[in-house]
Amino acid sequence: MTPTKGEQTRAAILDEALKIASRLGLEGLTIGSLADATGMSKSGLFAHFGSREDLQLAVLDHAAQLYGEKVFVPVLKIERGLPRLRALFERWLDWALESGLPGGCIMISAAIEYDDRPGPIRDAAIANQHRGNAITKKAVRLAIEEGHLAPGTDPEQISFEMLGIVLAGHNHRRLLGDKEARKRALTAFEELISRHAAPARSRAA
Amino acid sequence: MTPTKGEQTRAAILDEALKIASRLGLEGLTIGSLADATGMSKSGLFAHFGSREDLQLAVLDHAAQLYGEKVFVPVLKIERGLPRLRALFERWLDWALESGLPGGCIMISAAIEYDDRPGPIRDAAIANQHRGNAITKKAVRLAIEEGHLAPGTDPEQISFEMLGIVLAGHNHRRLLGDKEARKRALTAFEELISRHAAPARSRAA
DNA sequence: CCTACCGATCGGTAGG
DNA sequence: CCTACCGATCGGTAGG
Repeated sequence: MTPTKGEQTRAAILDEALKIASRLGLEGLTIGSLADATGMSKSGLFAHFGSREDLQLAVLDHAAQLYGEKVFVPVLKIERGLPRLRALFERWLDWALESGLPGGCIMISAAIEYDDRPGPIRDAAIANQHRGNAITKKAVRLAIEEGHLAPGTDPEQISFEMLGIVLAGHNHRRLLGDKEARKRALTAFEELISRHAAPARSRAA
Repeated sequence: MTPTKGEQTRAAILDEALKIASRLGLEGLTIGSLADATGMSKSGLFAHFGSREDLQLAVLDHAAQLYGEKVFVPVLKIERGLPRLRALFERWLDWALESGLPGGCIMISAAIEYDDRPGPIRDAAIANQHRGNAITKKAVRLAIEEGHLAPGTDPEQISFEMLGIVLAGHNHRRLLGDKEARKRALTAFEELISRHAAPARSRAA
C-alpha cells in the first residue's frame, strides 16, 4: 500500500517535530514552533494530532521506530554472542549521531523530563526503556549461551552498566564537548565485557 | 554577619525555586509559578532577580553550593585513598535523595536541557561538571598514591565510568522505579574498583 | 487544511 | 516589595 497524502504529510510533520524535540526536548516542542517549521497553521496541525500531548506521544513513537530500524534490526543480523552484543552497544552509542537529528537522543531527554511528570508520555518513555532493556538482556543471555560470557553473569546488571556508559558518553560528547567520549565509552564497555568473560575452557557451550 | 532581611528572603525564594526546578527542570521554572509558590508578586521577584535567566543561574548556583556541602565537604574528612573515593561515590549517588528535593538532580537535568542551548546556563552547567570531575579525578589519584589502585589507572576513565553508574542509577530509580537501582550501582562501582585494584605487593606506595 | 478567534500565561516594565 | 499593565505566545476551538 502506498501511503495516502495524509499519511505522507503526517510523516513529514513528525520528522520536523522530532528535529525540534531532539534540540529542545518534548516539553520544548510547541504547536506554534512546529507550525512555523512546517509552514502550516496551528489548526492544520490539530487536524493531524488532536492535542499537543498526542503529538508528543506520536513523536516519541516515531523516534522509537527509527531507533528500532537503526539499532535493533541491523543487530539481529550479526551472529549471536559477543559479536551481536558488541554491535548492539556500538549502534546504541552512535545512534544519537547516526540518526541525523540536530540534538541529542530524545529517549534520554524524555527520561529526565518525565521521571517526575506522571501521564501517558512518561508511560511511553518507560515502555521504550523496558523494550531496549529486554533486548539488551537477551543479547547478554545469548552471549552466555554461546560461551562468550561467564555462566554466572547477570544480564540485568550488564544492561544497567551498558546504559550508564551510553549516558556518560552522551553527556561528555554533547555537554562537555569531549572528543574522547566515544573512545572512553568503548574502553568502558570492553572492560565490562572482559571482566565477565567466560573462562577459556568453558567455551564449548 | 547575620544575613539581612533581603538576603533571607532571597534564600527562601531560592529554596522554593530549587524545589520547582528539581521537578520540572530549570526550563519548567517560570516566574509565575514561583510567585504562586512563594506568595509574592512577579514584580517582587524581579526586585531580587533581574530576569528569569538570572534566577535560573542563581538556582543552579544554589544547588551547586548545597551539593558541595552535602557531598564534597564531608568526603574530605574521610581518609585518603579508596575509603574517600568510595564515600564520594556513595554521597554522589545518594545526593538526589538526601537533598530532600522532591524531584531529581538538577545538575543532571540541566545537563540534558542545556546541552543544546548555548548561553550562560549551559556554561554554568559545564563548570559544575568540570568541578565535580576534577574532585573525582583527584580522589582517584590519591587512591593510586595510597597504593589502593593500580599505578596505570586512568583517573579520567574512572571518573567517566563513575558518572555513568550514577546516571544509570538515577534513571532506574526515578524513571523505572527500580528498587534495586542503588544496589546495582554499588555493585557496578565495586567491580570497577576491583578491576583497577593495585596488585597486593605494590601496596607500599 | 485555512482564518479568526478564545482565555490563560509567558517574561518583563512603569510607577510607586 | 506592590498594582497595573505591556506585547507575545501558549494550547485549543468554531466554522468553514
